[in-house]
This record gives sequence, C-alpha cells and structure tokens, in this order.
Amino acid sequence: MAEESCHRVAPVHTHPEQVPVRTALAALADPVRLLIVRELAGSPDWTRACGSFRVPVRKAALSHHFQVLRSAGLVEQRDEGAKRLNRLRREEFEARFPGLLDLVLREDD
Amino acid sequence: MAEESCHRVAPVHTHPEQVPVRTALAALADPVRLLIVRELAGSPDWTRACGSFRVPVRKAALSHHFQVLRSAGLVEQRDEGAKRLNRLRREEFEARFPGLLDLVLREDD
DNA sequence: CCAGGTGTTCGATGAATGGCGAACACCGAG
DNA sequence: CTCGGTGTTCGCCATTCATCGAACACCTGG
Repeated sequence: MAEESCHRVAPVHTHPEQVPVRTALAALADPVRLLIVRELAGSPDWTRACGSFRVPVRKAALSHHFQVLRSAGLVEQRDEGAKRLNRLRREEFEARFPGLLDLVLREDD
Repeated sequence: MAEESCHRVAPVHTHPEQVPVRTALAALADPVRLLIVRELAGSPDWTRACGSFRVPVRKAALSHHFQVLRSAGLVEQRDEGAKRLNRLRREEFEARFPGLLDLVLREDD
C-alpha cells in the first residue's frame, strides 16, 4: 500500500488556492516568518534547509514557523537525505494573492 | 492654545506612509476588522458611525478594533455631534500597500 | 553498528490578543 | 438641566500564540 519506500512522513502542504486570506495575512504578519520568506526569496529553489536561516529562535520554534508557512501555501518542502529543503511558492501564491508577496518582499521595515 | 473650541479629544490617526507592513497585515488578519473594512468599503465616506456596523461584538471590543484600524492607517474618523463617523482611507492605503486592499475586498471567505 | 547532525513532537510557560461588563465622558433633544 | 444614545477606558478573564528544553526519529559518515 505504501507509495514509496519506508521514508519518514512527508510534510503536509496546502495549496495557495485553498488558503483563506486571513491565513495568508496572519502568516506574513510575524517577524520571524517574514525573515524566512525574505531570505528564501533571495535563494534558488531547493537550496535552503530549514536550519540554514539566520533567525533568532531555536529549532522547535523554527519547525513551528515552517508548519505555518506550509499551511499558508507559502513554502513547499522536500526531504533530501537528512535535510528538509525549501522552496518559496512564488507563482502559485502570486496567482492566488496578486501583489501580496511583492509587497512584503519590497520592504526594509 | 486650543485649536478648536472645547471638543472631546480627537482620535489619534496614523498615516499609511508610517505604517509597517506587519501592522497592516495584522490589522487585516482579524475577522471582525475584516467585516468592518468590507462594510465600510461599501458605504460612502463619512456616512457610517462606529455603532452602525453589523459585527458580533459589543461596544468595548468594537472601540478597540477601530483603534487598531486607525493605527494601521486603514480608517479615518471624525466627530459629528455625538457620533464618530468613519472613512476608509482607500487612496492613501493603496499608495502605501498597492493591491492589498483590493485583495481583502474581493474575497468571500 | 555508532555518533553527530537535522528536524519534529511534546508539555510547560509567558506574552499578546480579544472579549466582556461597568463606569465614565460627551453630545443633542426635550 | 436631565435623559438617552454614542463611544472610550478600565479591570478582568479566556484563548491564542511564540518560545523553550527535552525526548524522539531519521539520515549519513565513519
């Protein structure tokens, strides 16, 4: 019945199309998540593991933030060996919330 | 020294230009405030008093939400007799956060 | 197989947020 | 002036949220 071999449980994703506006706004309203999204926007897809971001929180909190970002349709994750690589869902998110991503990326604040 | 006559203290406003993105996003991420903004968007300027909105909270909470909306540069208020009339700061907010207002107004969710 | 690195999950905790009623302040109508 | 309506402020309470350390699971390199 198993689709693939005996790998660890894949992360649960939500497609931007299914995301309510409030969820997207709330996800982007947090300082740490904003850091992650911006840093991720400046890196090629699938080049950043979760632990590679320069954020002022520890692993547990970081893991929680990635859960929120997945639920908001902002981040996609894939397991690569021991690491979990990330990708910003630019196109899909832009299609669902036009201009929103640009808005938070073009900020210094 | 008084600018006008002996009126009650005017509400404190923040211009959208001075509003950090996080503040704007957080303000719009609340269900009640979203109701207010949407209802306000469907009414002409200065035609809606605070108490005239169909929201599921009482006066005290409502007053709090308007405080948040003012701080986020979303709403402007003016005293007219005993009532406090409201206006959605469409132009200014749009200039500061292009597309954001349209995004939350074009939603059914 | 073992060790080290990566990430998740599980309570616990403290802070922030949103809600309420009550009390107060202000205005216009009578 | 008194009253009813409008809105703010003040405690107080409940819920949510971000954070942590510790324990666990998984993968890779030796």
